[in-house]
Amino acid sequence: MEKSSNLKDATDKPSLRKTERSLPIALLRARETVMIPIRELLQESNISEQKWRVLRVVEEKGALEQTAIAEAACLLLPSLTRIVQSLEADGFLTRQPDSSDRRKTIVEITDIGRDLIAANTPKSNEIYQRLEKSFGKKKMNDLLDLLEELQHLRL
Amino acid sequence: MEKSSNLKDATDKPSLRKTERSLPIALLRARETVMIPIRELLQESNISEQKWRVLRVVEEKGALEQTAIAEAACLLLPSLTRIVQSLEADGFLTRQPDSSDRRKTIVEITDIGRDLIAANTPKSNEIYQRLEKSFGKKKMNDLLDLLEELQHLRL
DNA sequence: TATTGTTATACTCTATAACTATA
DNA sequence: TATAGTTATAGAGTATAACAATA
Repeated sequence: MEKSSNLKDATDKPSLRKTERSLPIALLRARETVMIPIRELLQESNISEQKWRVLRVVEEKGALEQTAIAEAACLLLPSLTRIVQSLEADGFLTRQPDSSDRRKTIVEITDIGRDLIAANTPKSNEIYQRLEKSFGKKKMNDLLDLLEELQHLRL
Repeated sequence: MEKSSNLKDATDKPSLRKTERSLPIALLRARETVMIPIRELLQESNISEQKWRVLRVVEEKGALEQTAIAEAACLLLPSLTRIVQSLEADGFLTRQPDSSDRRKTIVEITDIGRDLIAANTPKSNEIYQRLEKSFGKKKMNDLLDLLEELQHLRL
């Protein structure tokens, strides 16, 4: 018996959306597509996706406490603790206690960290341009606008 | 010294996009936002995100070989092997060798598996409607259209 | 008492390679 | 030789709880 899993069937049971119209699945699949060339790039620098995200967040936002980094990099605090310790050991960033609230650890990027980002920037921009070319500049911007709005929603 | 990390600076070094305009990061953050209520839902059924994706793919596409499931559920084959074995042990799906090519294992959902999906469908649809309401129906559909196209791009 | 971050833990997923069976 | 899937393994992330230091 053929049946569409996207519509109510004869017995009128409600059914789930097709996986292509499931937002979490669509976001994940789209991300997998985009990540393929980026994973190649990061492998050359021998740096994980997570470390790369942390480094970019810290570069972008300047001196930052760890809770804020975890939020921005989509990582849990225990995961972040390990990653930041590893990045500090490699000299990519520094940690120092906040002078006004000594529970906090303030993280900053170092010149070595900035160099790592700079070293990957040309190829990263190349990938971005290739993506813009095959997907379309307008669609790309529309998508980024929608994602930016969605990521700030609090449901 | 203040500087925008999104534009070339005075020394004309090329720089990276802001993380909000990085497609992989924006996709991930948006997904985290959307997953918050869904994680609650899945925890009640005591099923992992990955198992849920596999179950939905198998329900949607019918009898399917594992390589195709891995692709559709964004999982590596070794991860899928374990997940499918676990879902089979719990009675949610069956495995049988393909009669025309016995290297392949064909996976199908069982009634118990369908029941699990059905049990979660009302709350899942509720979450979806809440999301549509706060994000907007048109934006939601535009976003899904863009993601659908992006996930099928081959860079 | 609440918050920030660390440590401990058990579990899961990732990534790769080696292997089996089949084509 | 190539493909489909399994197994093994090391490493990393997830998720939770317990803990220390500070507020």
